[in-house]
Amino acid sequence: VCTYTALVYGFCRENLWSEAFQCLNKMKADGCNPNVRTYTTIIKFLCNHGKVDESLCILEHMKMSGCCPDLVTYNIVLRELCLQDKLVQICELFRVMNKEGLSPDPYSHAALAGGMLKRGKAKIAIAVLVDIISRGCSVDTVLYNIYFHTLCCLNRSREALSMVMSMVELGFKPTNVSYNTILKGICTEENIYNAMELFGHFDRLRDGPDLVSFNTILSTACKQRHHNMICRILFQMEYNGFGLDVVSYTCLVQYYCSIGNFPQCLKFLKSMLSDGLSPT
RNA sequence: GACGGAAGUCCUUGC
Repeated sequence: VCTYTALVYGFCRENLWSEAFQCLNKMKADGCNPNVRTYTTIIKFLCNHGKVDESLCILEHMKMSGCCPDLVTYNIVLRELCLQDKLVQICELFRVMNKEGLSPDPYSHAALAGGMLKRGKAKIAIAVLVDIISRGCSVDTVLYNIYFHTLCCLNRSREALSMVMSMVELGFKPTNVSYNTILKGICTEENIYNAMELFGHFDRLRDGPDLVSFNTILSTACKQRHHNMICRILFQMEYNGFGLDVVSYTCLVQYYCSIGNFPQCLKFLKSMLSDGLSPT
């Protein structure tokens, strides 16, 4: 079963749908019944391509075959439904989950709040998150990160920052994502200088900034055309042993192009290619 | 039967 599932995964990854389904049928013919993970693999790829109706069909199909979806399966479908803002089907899914004795976990709640956030419904997202937390549901780091992100979207980055700080005192372990989220918030809501100051504290806060942290301030510096700042950041990156990636190069190329410095623009394009990176 | 393992789920940066 593991082998077949891996095969199904491979077909899905290469967008070879018919092969994936053939594989599914072949398994059954071989007397090797697909299990939850096999079905979930297919459902996930369907969802990732926005084919949520098809994934609901598979969901029905697996139930008919006597294979019960678990929380992981439902969370994947839920996530896509939330991204597409299909309210009626979201409610229906929660109802079914409840009926089958599955209670939402932090992944489910992350799907819900994260989906709304991506749809630009930060106000609703924050209300949902506050409700989840106040109901005493378990909240993991990712869900907190979504909470911080939501606060930042509502121009409440400082609040998010002080919240992280006080939570650290209580033993909460933030991740790079937590800090990078707030760093981005400070960049857009305040200014690059305040962001740089926060950035400077990163070293002591945890293992130090990562490439995303650097890209966050680099993109801000580029957008605001702070030439000195860009140089400082590039120097810092080199000093800390971070190579530029596609995101960094894109920022720089756009910047130099926008100020009409085409030689620099070309220089970065060339070094990007020589780094083995291709423009997306 | 218990525990563990596994092929499936989340969040941040450019366009």
